[in-house]
Amino acid sequence: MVLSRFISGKQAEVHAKRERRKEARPGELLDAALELFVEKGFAATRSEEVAARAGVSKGTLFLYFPSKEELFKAVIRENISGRFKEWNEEFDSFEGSTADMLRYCLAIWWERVGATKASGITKLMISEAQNFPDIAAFYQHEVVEPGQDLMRRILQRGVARGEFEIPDLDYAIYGIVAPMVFLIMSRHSLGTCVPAGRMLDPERYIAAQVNTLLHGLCRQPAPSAHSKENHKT
Amino acid sequence: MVLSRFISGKQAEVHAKRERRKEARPGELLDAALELFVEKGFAATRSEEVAARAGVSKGTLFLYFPSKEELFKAVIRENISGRFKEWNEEFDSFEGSTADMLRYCLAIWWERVGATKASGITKLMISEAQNFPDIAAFYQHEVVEPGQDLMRRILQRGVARGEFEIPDLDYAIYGIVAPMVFLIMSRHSLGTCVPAGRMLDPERYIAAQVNTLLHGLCRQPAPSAHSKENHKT
Amino acid sequence: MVLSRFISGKQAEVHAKRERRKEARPGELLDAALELFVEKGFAATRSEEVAARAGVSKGTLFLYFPSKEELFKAVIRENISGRFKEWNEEFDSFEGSTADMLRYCLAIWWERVGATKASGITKLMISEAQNFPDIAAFYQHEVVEPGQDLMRRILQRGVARGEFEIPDLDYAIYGIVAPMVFLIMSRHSLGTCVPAGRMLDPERYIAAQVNTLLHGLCRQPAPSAHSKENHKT
Amino acid sequence: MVLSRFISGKQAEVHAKRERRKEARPGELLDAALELFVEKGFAATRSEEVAARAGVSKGTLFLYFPSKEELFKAVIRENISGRFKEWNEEFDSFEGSTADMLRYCLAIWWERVGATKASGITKLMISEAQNFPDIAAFYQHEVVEPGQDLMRRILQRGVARGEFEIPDLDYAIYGIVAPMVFLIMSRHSLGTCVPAGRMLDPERYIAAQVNTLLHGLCRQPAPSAHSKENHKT
DNA sequence: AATGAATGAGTGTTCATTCAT
DNA sequence: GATGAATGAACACTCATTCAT
Repeated sequence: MVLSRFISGKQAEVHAKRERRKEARPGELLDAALELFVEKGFAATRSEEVAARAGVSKGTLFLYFPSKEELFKAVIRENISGRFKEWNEEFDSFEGSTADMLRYCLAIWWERVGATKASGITKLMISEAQNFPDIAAFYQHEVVEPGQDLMRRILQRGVARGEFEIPDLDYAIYGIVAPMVFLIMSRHSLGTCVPAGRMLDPERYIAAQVNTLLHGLCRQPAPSAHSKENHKT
Repeated sequence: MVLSRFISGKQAEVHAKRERRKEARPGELLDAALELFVEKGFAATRSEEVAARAGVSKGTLFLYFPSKEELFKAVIRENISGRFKEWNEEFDSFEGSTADMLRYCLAIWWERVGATKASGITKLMISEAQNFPDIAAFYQHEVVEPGQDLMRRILQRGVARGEFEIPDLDYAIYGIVAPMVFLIMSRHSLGTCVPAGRMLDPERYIAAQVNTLLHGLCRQPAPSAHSKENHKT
Repeated sequence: MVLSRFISGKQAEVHAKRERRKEARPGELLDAALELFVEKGFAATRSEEVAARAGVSKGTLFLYFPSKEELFKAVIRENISGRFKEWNEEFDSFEGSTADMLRYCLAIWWERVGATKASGITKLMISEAQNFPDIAAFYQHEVVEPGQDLMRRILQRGVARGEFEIPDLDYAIYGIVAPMVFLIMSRHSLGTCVPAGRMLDPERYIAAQVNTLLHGLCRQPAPSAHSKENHKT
Repeated sequence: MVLSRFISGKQAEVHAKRERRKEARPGELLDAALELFVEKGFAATRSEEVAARAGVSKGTLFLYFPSKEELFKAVIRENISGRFKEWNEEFDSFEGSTADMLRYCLAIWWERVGATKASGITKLMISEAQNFPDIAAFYQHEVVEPGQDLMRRILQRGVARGEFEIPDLDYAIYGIVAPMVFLIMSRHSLGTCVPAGRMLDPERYIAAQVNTLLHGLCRQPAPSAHSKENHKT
């Protein structure tokens, strides 16, 4: 009895572990695929490599994804989270200056996206958009547009509160987006070829970009006493 | 006599036409390859397609380039012009305000690089850097660093002349570089998937970025009468 | 218990069959390759033919050998058995006359090499030596030299025992080697083009060569009563 | 007048040289082809190499030979001389001992065939017989059979004159043929891979083979006073 | 006649995908 | 469900052959 319980306990445990592995499989494969697609490009990545990195055999990959192309699509879908609703809510409840909000946004973005594997998606989409137009359209709709909308709302808030002065608001948003995209590209591509010491320091990079973004390069006349910015920072 | 001259003239002409074709071939192939590599990626582009777009047969491609990989390298090399010396000279002789200089720089960059086929190189390098590390290092050395050096000199000029105020100069240069890279990426990748009317208008885009770059988003206190910027623009 | 044993027995059997096929593959491919390389030459043999003759698809060939050239090298290596040690031992323990020894040697050479697929290697090496100099050197060292050493030992034994009289021993060995090589060439090459009835009969061929080798063409003076040779044969 | 004669003289001279070259072309091409086919095999030799070694362009080769295969056939045909009639006549008028005749024959063969480019044909035929069966049959008929007939006539002469004693005459001829073929193979193939000092010395090789051929390896009883051989050599 | 640029059928090799185990 | 041996379509690259000059 004790023995049998031990045995069945062991079996159950094994079974459970297997189940866990089984359920984890697709995720592990998607992670492996994301990494490799980002590193080497979709076409240059072999299915077998993906399987190997996920610790399974070639055949198993095709058990979960009917083709390499479907794997690609799944990689994108999996990593395109609809986080924007949540962020929009944070936006609504934010109470500080819009400059602070922008700083906060970028810091959070770095923490939750830029520094994570998810940032690889951006590089992947940029590299493969032309080969997967439907996915690109989906990404455009699900990620790019909501992202830009959020940026626009931030800027509009700044303008509405008299903090910002923006002649061309629709295009000003790229002043925020471009540095983030550039940072990702740097970390996933050319930046990896420079000597380690000269790689971009993300925090410093973001700080510098926010500073330029808010105040510009031009020397500003001596601020009057009630300038909001100077109080806050 | 006349006849013989006519004949040799004709032969020379024909010969010249052939010669011209032969000499033009590599360029035509490089152009075709650049286009296709940018569109579809290196691995996903078939040699035969490159040849077909250049109007020759598969075999002819290999008459001029010993392998697809050498073709890739030649595409990069061909399009990495050492234009920076020339630009540095223009820099030295520029006499206006540094803000104007920046505007001028971006305008001619757009005209000479951004709007041309050469801009595809940037997308190509970003997509393939990991697969061609030696080429990436070369590009880093020949294009990225000189470009960043030029940006740094511009910013330093602005600071030296008391026009700019820049806390972190080394990282501020990305405020100029990132928007340009983003513009290129947009035009060669995801941007091509949005409805035609919503594609970025480059002039407007550059104007907006320069404006943000110079003055920032934050509303500035009423400028005093002798502000340089307002005189010039 | 019985059932489980039956099942595992069946599985083991099936597995074994698969294993056997998998393990047999390289050998089947090497055999097919040897045949075709001998028949048509290395360059003129298509990889797909080799695969087809081994009963597998083109791709499978490359599962076992990374390239056609490696296949060639494997074919040679596989068939260059270090049989010479064994033969040298037989040599040491042989007790009859050296003439008998020579007859015996050629007979078993025919049986174990000449009549088998292994003889194709000689033709192959002769045809391809210049294109695969490293393999040729290996063959020279592993086959040619040991073979010639063995011949030399036989002749030396004959001389030492007063049976043979050989003015130029180093070159006399070719009197044995040349007819064997010729026989192989005949069977693998030109000889296959003559009408079936006129193909060399190997036993008769070997007998005739041994006879000439031992006694020469010239009519010999009536042998004295104690001549060894005449007793034995 | 003088001038014009000079010119036309010069032109004629140039023309003559051209003519000579033009007429020499096919021969130069055949020589180049023979060398390369022998060295590398038919399939592994590129047409362009042949042309290059003959000092002409690729196109010119096809001006003289409609295809690579026809070139091969021409190479063989060109080098299969019907020298056997002439040799048969020498045979009829030879007056010495048959042993001397054999020595003379092999010496002449070495001088006129073995040491010349023509010997490459043998290697070529052995390598390619299976791929060019009609050529092989032709070679068999034009070279192999006449050669063997000549050998047979020599042996028959020896037997008829009471000089030779040959149990199996039809197969005894290979005792002469095989060493010659072996010598050729050695010089064109594996032999080229051994250190220079260990290459076969043809004269010594032939002498050794003839000696074995005539007297065999076995020590012969003391010859009686009237043995022909001992007088002559 | 001679050239050599151009061709495209042919071959070695890869790799996504299948399927028997 | 998992495996990995097997497949064959696809692709890089070669080279005999053509033909405009």
